[in-house]
Amino acid sequence: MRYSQYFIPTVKETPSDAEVISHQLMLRAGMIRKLAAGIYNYLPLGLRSIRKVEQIVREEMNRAGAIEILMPAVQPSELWKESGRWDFYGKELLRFNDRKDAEFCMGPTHEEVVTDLIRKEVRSYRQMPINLYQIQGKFRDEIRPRFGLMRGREFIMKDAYSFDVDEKAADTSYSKMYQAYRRIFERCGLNFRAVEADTGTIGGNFSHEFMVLADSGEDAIVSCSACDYAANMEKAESRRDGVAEHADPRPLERVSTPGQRSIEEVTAFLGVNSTQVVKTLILLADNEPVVALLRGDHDLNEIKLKNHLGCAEIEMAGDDVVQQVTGAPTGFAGPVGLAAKVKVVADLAVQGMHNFVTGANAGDEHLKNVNLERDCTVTSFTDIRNVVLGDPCPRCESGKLEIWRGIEVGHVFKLGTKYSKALKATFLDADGKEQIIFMGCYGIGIGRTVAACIEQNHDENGIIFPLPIAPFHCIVSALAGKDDSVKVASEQIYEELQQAGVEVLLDDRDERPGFKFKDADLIGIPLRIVVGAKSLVEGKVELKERRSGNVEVLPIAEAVAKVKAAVAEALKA
RNA sequence: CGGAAUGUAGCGCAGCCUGGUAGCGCACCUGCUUCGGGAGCAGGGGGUCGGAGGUUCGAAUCCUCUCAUUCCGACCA
Repeated sequence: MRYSQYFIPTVKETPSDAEVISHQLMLRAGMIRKLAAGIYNYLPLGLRSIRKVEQIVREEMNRAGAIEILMPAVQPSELWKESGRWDFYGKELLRFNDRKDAEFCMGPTHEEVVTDLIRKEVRSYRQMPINLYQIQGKFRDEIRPRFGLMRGREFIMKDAYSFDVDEKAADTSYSKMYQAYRRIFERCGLNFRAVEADTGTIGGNFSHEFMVLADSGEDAIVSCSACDYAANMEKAESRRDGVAEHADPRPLERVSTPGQRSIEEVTAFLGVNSTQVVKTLILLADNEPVVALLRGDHDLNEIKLKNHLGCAEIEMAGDDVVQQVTGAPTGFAGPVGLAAKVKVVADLAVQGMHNFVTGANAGDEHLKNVNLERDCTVTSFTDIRNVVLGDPCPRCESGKLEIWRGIEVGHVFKLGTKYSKALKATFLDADGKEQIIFMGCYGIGIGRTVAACIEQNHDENGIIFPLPIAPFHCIVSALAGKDDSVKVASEQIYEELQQAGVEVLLDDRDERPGFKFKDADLIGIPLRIVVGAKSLVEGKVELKERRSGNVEVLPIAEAVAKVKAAVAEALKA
């Protein structure tokens, strides 16, 4: 491709509304342009990278036995009503009516459509296992789109759906996808972790998220320093420390703590450590008040509490409910002598505590030397906190938990029979008995993968694409010269590389050298050949590697050979 | 949806407080010079100041409404 004939609108200045580096660089490099909130045009360079990721995904999905199809973006409401999600999905589902006033939505995901397809076509156990996938634009009317392609409303996604005769077979399908995903992200050159994830409203027993490690990531993930345990924050557990040491309960003491509400204020005021305080949170679980007890330095994990209580919604209670439950203003709640009869769920870390501090359920007062078994009633002890840095690993003896930020680029999920049951997708087994199909679903955010890659691969000059997903493998920067020699040589190099299957961008623009170098760095092409008048006199050109910055001045043939070899090496899958 | 902010040339911004009919940098066009890390000089084109209404002799500027965008928060197969 000739730069002068192409469309790469780079910009020098950083757009003011781009927060994260990948968004800034994708705009500056002319890969994307915003059309509306969370909706983007993909320009040639951006599209090329996206296509590269798509191709890797295709190859690995096919290798794993999945079959590509394409489903419509527009879906009728009937299917969603049948699965129960028409009412459940909320505002994120973009709905509209056609001219006959029939209800439709833009598909945010395709469980309904694919299950409908399968239930109409699959009758026998002999037709399974089958795994169908597509790469397609999706629409979710996100409350707050941000970070460019990282969290858009319209986005490109690979979604796959597996159909199996029973749970065991479904586990096999799941594991194939898990392995395929590992290969995909490895081939994309990403530093990632596969982490155990909460299964959410779907249920089922396991789920993994594929997280690209990046400080700007929206999710917290946890991994063990010693073994391969990794989970997202919602799911991560810590090994329970040995049963707490015995301590003699001291007499309960009421102290005045005027205006001291937060853990920081109380610990500072009373001169105690936050590990000696029990935090008492009042929540509404499906509008039913619940009390949660946590050690002062721990944070509540709402997902865990939600799963423990088996409720659909959980939220922090307002001041009026707190007053009602504790008989005191917010900031002085405690488990001793609650005004209302409510469930009290205590975190496991609280179980071993003695002589701790809590609110006194009275304004401006706290209690010292509280002991659970003596002073209050706890409904249940369970893990309801977020793990913290350095917690012991739940899977191995010596490991400590580490915490990272990550960007979720893929998710593999066991669906079980949720959709097949709702949509009556059944088959006849070998005994002629009707059975419900077991499903799995597997997503990859294509655009997000490109964005995540840029988060992980850039420097102050711009993007540094890993070669497998770079829009071009090599850029040939032809610097203007007195005669045609530079032009002739660069054309020759361009032709030779192209014939060898190398994707080359020939910068034949009438621009100054510095300008071309800046653009080349910004758009992140991994290899660059500079053809300049000076070294060309000796028949030499300059080969520069974007990532390392290493420069070699070589005879033309040698430079071309090196580029071919480097590309072949990098694409070896 | 709650809180906050911003909308002025393609992009980044100033002007608004204290009303008098719009400016800077980059980009763009022309010419000359320059040519290995986003060139210099000279000349030039481009804006119903997000939209609607109001106050006023007069509104980018003050008031009201509205739309859009962004940030913080809650949501998320």
